[in-house]
Amino acid sequence: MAGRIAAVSIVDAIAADLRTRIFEGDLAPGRTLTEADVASAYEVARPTAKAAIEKIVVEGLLERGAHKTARVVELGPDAVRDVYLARAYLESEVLRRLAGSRTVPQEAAEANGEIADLERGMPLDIVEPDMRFHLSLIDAVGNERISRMYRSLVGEVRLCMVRVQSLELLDTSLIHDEHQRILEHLEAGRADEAAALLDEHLGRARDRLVAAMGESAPARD
Amino acid sequence: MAGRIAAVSIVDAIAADLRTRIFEGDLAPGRTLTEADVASAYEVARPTAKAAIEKIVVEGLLERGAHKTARVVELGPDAVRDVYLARAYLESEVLRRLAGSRTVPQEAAEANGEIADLERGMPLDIVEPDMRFHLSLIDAVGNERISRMYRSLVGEVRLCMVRVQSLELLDTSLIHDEHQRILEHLEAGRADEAAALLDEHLGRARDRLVAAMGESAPARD
DNA sequence: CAAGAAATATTGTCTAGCAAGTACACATGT
DNA sequence: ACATGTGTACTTGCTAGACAATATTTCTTG
Repeated sequence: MAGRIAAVSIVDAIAADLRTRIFEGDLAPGRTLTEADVASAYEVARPTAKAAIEKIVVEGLLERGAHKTARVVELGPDAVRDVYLARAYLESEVLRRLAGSRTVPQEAAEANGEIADLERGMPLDIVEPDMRFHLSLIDAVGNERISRMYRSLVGEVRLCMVRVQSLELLDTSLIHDEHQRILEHLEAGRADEAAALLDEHLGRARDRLVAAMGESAPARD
Repeated sequence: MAGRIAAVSIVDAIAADLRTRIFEGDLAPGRTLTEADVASAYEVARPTAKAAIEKIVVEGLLERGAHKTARVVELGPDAVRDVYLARAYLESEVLRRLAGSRTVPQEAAEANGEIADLERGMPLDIVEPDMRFHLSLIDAVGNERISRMYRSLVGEVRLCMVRVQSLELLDTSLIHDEHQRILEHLEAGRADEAAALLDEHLGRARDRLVAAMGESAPARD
């Protein structure tokens, strides 16, 4: 396996940790993060902290305007709809293409295997292999630009996944089964069926998440 | 018209100028740009220059590895194919959606009007309105994430457009006509026809550009 | 209580500099 | 002559401290 080791810069390491803390809810939505906070927390100079914050801003997990303090994003129902719709745009086209060449990415199958092995009761553990399943489908097209486009969405996608699982809106086995059926469609070259199943797969997650959010907090942004 | 003026940071201003110079060929593909070069050229501190360079790197117009000097990208035939394919993925889906709601973005029509008004003989003048035509279609969906995905591609798209026009591979009037017919399909709700025409529109540009590149420089990267 | 003014916090940018990594020419040994 | 090491110059990564410009909060005053 290539790329086992990697020398990461301090900025990247801090950005990675901030990302993780946002996903884990350690940094709650709406929480503000000043450059000085980050700098002192990681014991680095302020410009270094600034660079890490700006990286996360580009990913869409933090937001800030000029001269304003960065803030952890709060995804409202409309934002969730946007994220899932954008995913559906790209992923369904990707599936059509993979089905056309009957490509079943090895890594997607492996990731889904890990989902099957999960114990019940730890719903959050599904997020990582679930994300990897979808990412490996995108990357299997072999188009760097398409992968890059999807990467600009991945942060928010993951946030949505975490919320779906935290609220236990979807059963692990259902996710696994649908992934499996998608892979079977790819192998058989059934482009339309694969795309339709993906739409269903994403649509259900979206609808349940939006519904759950609508109850607790009314739509506004 | 909103947003006429904007207070831009020094970093943004430098990034914008670098971008322009890359599009205009003032900074030729393959040319290296050190942080110190940029800093002294614009008379700013090196960290400021660094930030500007990093912005352009994420846009895909410059590339650099850790501890390596930034370099203006050279788009090979494979990269050009990737760019046009990625565009087609997103834009055709967008057109289907706009046709579904019979939406004809005002700004797209205006941009295409400007193309019609162009004199012959200044082929590069078409790039700006052409880009605006396609961008306004994307933005008309009203999905921030989809717009963001497309933005991550825009730099390279523009580079391709500049090359197509520099080599005079496409006639201005043909571009205008096809844009017009796309808008008519949208107005009439003909989703499949709009998407098919777009594929043709992009496919021809891609094929001619790739062919022209294949002659002068053999495909390798 | 509301509006304005001062104080505070935060970001944008700068200067200066050291440490670490890279590249390229040169020298060395076989 | 060729491969391998070595050294030097160049470039980037990061730090420290500082100041100006902009936001935000607090306080004062009508």
